[in-house]
Amino acid sequence: MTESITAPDVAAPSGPGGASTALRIGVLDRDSGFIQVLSKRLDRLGWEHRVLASPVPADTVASMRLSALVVDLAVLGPQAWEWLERLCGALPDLGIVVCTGPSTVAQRVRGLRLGADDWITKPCHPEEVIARVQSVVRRRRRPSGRTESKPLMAGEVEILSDRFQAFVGGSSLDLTRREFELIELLAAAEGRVLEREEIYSRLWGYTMVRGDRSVDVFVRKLRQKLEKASPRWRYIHTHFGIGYRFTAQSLDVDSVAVDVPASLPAAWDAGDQGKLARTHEDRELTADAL
Amino acid sequence: MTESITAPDVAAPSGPGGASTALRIGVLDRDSGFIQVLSKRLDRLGWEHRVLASPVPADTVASMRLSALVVDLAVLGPQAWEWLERLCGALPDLGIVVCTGPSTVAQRVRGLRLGADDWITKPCHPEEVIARVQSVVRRRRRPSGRTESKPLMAGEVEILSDRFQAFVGGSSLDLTRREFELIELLAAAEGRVLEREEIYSRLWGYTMVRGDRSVDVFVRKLRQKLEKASPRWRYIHTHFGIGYRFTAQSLDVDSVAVDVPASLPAAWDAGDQGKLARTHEDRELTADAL
DNA sequence: CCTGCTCGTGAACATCGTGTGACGATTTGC
DNA sequence: GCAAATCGTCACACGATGTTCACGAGCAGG
Repeated sequence: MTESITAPDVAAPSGPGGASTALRIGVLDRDSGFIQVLSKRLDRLGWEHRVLASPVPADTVASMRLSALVVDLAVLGPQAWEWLERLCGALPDLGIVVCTGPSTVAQRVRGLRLGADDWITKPCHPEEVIARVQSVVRRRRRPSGRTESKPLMAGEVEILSDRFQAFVGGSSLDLTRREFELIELLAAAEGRVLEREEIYSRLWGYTMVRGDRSVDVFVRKLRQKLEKASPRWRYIHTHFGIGYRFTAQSLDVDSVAVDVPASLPAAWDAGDQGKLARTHEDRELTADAL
Repeated sequence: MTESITAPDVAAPSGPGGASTALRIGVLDRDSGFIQVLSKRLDRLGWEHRVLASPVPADTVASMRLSALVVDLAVLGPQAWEWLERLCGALPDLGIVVCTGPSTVAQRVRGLRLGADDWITKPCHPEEVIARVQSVVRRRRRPSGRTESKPLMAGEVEILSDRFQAFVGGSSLDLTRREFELIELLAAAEGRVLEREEIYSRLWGYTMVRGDRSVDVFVRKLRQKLEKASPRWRYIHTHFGIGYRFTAQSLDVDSVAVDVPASLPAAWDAGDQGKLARTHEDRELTADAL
């Protein structure tokens, strides 16, 4: 089983806009030409993808967390149908696109009945493969059921995208829509500094005109509510001339900052906000944090 | 446009249960041979179907409550793309299978990108058409396939899907169809906030046009009936600028809230609201609905 | 210490979203 | 075909929300 990972970590923030087009695709095939061309297209799109050269158990496929799998039945040999059926049964949420050589109507019907979502006949244009994969995935993601609820945590604050709310000690901060979008955006950045322009364009959808203070105003509102609910912590840090950064920081002298991304020196968050000694040092750090 | 009705309204699009293999299919085509053969197959399967000979507006298609539509783009003439795009936009839940004559890769890609779920090239075998329609519809269906007959409970309310009714203390709330679908949808979300757009698209089947107040109106009707039957509880909470959330919340100060997701401390729904002495009593509702 | 900028803050203002009742259209039941 | 129920739309009222403004404090760079 060959494996090649191609993952730009595009960090499609599940933020306000939400629907990212970033997908993770598996390709089970041995046709090197096809694989190469397709991979190139996938790369260009920024989709993560993995190439497999031999059938793998459903468990393994499951562990890859794919959105869809493109498979050439020829690779599977005589057990192709059985394998397909088992896979479709085990992973009903996985999009399966069969892309294989010439076939009869009966074969195609059988494949589709067993659970395949589409069937493309080689030779085919990679663009069509992509379009069909997109179509399959588009149809797949409907379940309001699982709006992947992964609560975001920072200090005492818990952000539940589910509920469009942030909580401290179990009580809601009672954020408005924009306030929530802002805190979600900031928190998802995990300690990185976000420039005003970026925040604005992500929240409002268009570019900020110079002199617009909307971001600042919402930061203030957020800070107010955060401070009222969680007085011993500071969350939103200003980077002069640049933007804002979200990091939970305890104000208790003896405690240590939390939620500091591993890639950053701990001192960074700990030192900082004395706010008096915040001249150059902060500036530098900010700069290379970007 | 021809119309042939075959059965009463089965399977509400949103109806959780009811997913049998009985489908309702539309065929938009003029190729009499193709239509005849396909119809025969559909009849044999016991699928309802309607044949259209000319493009119809999205509203009309919506009113047919189809599961999927098989369409020959040739019938649509030069406005095919535009029509397709509009239809896919308006009816995201409708499966759309293009079945048309020879085409270029670019055309197929375009059609799929615009929202078509599959693309079959004529001439083709009717069995393959059927299989692909099935595949499309299968995807559309609720994945976790919550098999019914599990009464939903919240506060004093009990929702019985198989009876299409909600009960409080043994007596029915006497909900209309839409009212029931709404309370069922909200309750099934288990405390998550549902946006208006989503509610609308799940209940009505097509995308909400801006300014439509239907959801609000039905929420009000539901609230009225709920309040009359269960005055000491509040169920539907408004999220300003977002949508609604269903959580049973007791208005008795001393009692404890129920239906609070395990991840949250019980304090949340119980306590909360005292704190910020809000001006109006019922303002509190909207706001703290959080 | 002075100058030009950026940012925090509070308030005024404009806009948008929602609750509500009523009305006509449509469907359902008899 | 008639009556009742149900559904979708509308207009109005009112408060929540978003935006803008003005002023003062904080920061950077001489």
